[in-house]
Amino acid sequence: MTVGQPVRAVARQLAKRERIVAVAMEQFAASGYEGCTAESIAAAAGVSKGAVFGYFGSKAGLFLAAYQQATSTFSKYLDAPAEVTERGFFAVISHWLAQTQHLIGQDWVPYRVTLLGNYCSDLQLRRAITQFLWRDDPYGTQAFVRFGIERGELRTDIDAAVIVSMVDWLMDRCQDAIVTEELDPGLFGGADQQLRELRLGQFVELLRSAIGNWAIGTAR
Amino acid sequence: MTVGQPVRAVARQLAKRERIVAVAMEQFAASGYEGCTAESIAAAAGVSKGAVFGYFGSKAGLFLAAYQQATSTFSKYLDAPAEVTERGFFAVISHWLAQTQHLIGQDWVPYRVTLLGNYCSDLQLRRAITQFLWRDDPYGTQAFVRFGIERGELRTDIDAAVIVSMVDWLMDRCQDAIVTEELDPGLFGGADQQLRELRLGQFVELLRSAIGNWAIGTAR
DNA sequence: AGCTCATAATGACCAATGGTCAATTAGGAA
DNA sequence: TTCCTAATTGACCATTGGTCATTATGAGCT
Repeated sequence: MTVGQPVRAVARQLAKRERIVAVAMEQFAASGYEGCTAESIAAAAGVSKGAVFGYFGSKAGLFLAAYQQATSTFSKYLDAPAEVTERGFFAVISHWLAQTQHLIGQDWVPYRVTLLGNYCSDLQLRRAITQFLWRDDPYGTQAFVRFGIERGELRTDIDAAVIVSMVDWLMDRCQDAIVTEELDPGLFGGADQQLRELRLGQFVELLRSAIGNWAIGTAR
Repeated sequence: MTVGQPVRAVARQLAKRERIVAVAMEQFAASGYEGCTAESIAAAAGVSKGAVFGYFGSKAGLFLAAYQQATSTFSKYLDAPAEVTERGFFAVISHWLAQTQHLIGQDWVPYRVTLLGNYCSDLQLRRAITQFLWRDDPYGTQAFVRFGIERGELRTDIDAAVIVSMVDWLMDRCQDAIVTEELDPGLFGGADQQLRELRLGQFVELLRSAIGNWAIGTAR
């Protein structure tokens, strides 16, 4: 192997691993979990099939790595710009839903991969993904809900855990519906930009009604 | 084949088809979609593998049939007892969530199968399931929401379609969480019956806050 | 440079499984 | 009993996740 600079072998391995993950994200996004093979991913990444299994142990392990990589490209809730966060909890929600719409246009690969992960039926893989989400909290939902509670924007007569789940569930499904209409055909109005924005606004309104602290100016 | 009565061949075929579907539900529920094979289902149903593909075309087709059969064992929202429906929309919601807890103890097979269907990653299959749910509306969600609107229990400042999706999404996820803690570990408190009922009550409360018509005695 | 050797990488091979189809069987009609 | 259509079978095929003996690589040493 010809190396100009004395690059460390470890670094090269890391790079190779990353290349495989990147290719895997592409192919999973394009063809679905069952739709693409370990061999084609290996070939596209310029390595052998054995290497893929050497790095990731199994196809599910490879997908999990791709899923984690995909989530890491998204921001945490509280990474929104300061002028948004200072406007409060629901402003942050609106911000990220709008961002989702924009970012999907730029690169839908990570969205598609997380979508696949959220809807996978392999119980082993499903458990691994759930544990990862619960443990790593890649979107920072728990801190975000604490933020909302501290600002007095969220109700406190309901367990924070339930609110976290509520936010997770609904943001999940809402983003899914934006990403693909296969899951909830027509809800967000397809190509109709007007209707789409109206529905997104209604969604935030629903969420506010559900978990907002009604005593604080969430006029109805 | 020894037949005492002159049973019609068509009836026998129907019975065989049903037997295959029943066995498929069992095995899918027990082992997941990938976890069981067309051949083992055929063997358990006492037919050849060829017959299974003859009847259902593909493994996905077989699963779809099992999924539809599973949904048909559940009641529609408005099939709740009269004394429940007359107490209104949210009483019906509470009723079915409580029922879910009871019914799962009796026979968790159909719950597990619908769970698998709701979380399948095969895009082809996913589309078929979504179309089926949208077209057949096996739980009667659309009629149920109309019912709630007619009774004045639901807000009318938001599109009915959004409310239908909201109910579908949340009931889905809530039932999933009841059926398996793998998906949302601990949310419903595992073995702790107290906590479980508390959380279910909070869930209904959240849903009421979100889509209820606040003008009508949904005290907060 | 050349040698050594631990480690990474390879790809032929295996087993499992979804799907096919020519051959066989079943059973109703005449 | 015979014939014929349609259901049924199971051997067979192609694909693919996964394994592992073999080979290639390159860092360190002389």
